[in-house]
Amino acid sequence: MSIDSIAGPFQPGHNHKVCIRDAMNIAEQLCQSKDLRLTKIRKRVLELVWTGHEPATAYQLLKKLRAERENAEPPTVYRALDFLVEHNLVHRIESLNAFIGCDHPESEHVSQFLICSHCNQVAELDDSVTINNAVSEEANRLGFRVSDQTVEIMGLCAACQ
Amino acid sequence: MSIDSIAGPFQPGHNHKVCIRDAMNIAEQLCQSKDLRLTKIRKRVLELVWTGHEPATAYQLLKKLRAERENAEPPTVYRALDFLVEHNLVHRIESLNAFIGCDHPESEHVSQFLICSHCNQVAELDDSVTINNAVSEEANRLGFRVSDQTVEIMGLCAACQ
DNA sequence: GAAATTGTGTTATATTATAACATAATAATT
DNA sequence: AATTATTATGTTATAATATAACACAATTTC
Ligand SMILES: [Zn+2]
Ligand SMILES: [Zn+2]
Ligand SMILES: [Zn+2]
Ligand SMILES: [Zn+2]
Repeated sequence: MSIDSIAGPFQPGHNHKVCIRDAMNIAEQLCQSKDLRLTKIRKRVLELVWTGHEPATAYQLLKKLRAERENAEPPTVYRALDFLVEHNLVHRIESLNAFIGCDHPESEHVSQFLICSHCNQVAELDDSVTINNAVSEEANRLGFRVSDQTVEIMGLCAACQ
Repeated sequence: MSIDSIAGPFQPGHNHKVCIRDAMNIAEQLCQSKDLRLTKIRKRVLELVWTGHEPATAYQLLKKLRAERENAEPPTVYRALDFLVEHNLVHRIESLNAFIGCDHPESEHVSQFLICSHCNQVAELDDSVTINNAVSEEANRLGFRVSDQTVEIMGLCAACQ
């Protein structure tokens, strides 16, 4: 594994061009294998989301999209995001009303994030079993059946402390 | 402990009048002890939030407030909510853009919720050490310093399964 | 009681998101 | 290949959530 392939914004040696390239390749493969239509708009919105590891709002994406596609309107980007979120290519960050690319959409998982309040970079945890178990344990105590979770941890990344 | 004092919406025997009474008493005491001004508007908004264990949106609260106070406007309710959230009397549920009363504002804590997607009732966990430890563990692995968290678990409560 | 601080009234506007219906593109069926 | 059904996009309008800015009132501090 070369230094270029270290993943995640909080990893030293992180090369973002590799993130983008990998994400787009994975998206293409996933959509092919599941017979999903990664249309031009959807693909472009996914690329725009992957501009960085800072979550992007729908209207930030819309603004960028409009630079290339003058007739883009809110539904254009919201529909693309709906598709991307549905298939785990993108996650919505509830506490920010914003969207972030997922680097492992092919594996079924719940999303959990570390959000740096200084540099605004977001890292997705790898479907932490530790957190999942803790959540299950608490839910079980109350006879609650979990179907989904929002776990968004705010703080400072190592570089920003 | 009488049956009337069993707390939380997912507890059998839950008596909501007791929830409201207790919440308002605790709020009064807390504000007195911390020298905070629980003004008429703030107190009334808190009562409106405590109408039930379903989270209330700002505009739902505004509508109710207007029935009594015809000149209430969005800032009226948002300002009251800002105060209540700042002092933990109310928590914001990010995934719902809505607000819910806290029954233990006097103890410093992070908020964690179980949200029933059928009956819409929300229960706040008691600052689960289990979840907190799991979150800390994951954060530590990446050298991340946690300052706040959003933990919102969606699913079905025991009664709705 | 004057000054400073905090809270509220009021108007306007920013931001986020969806409804509704028309048209276009693609896929499936014949 | 033409027909039909389905899915995606274009377009206009509007709903839902949230804040900015400034005037005025109430309360606290000095
Ligand atoms: Zn990257
Ligand atoms: Zn993911
Ligand atoms: Zn109750
Ligand atoms: Zn609480």
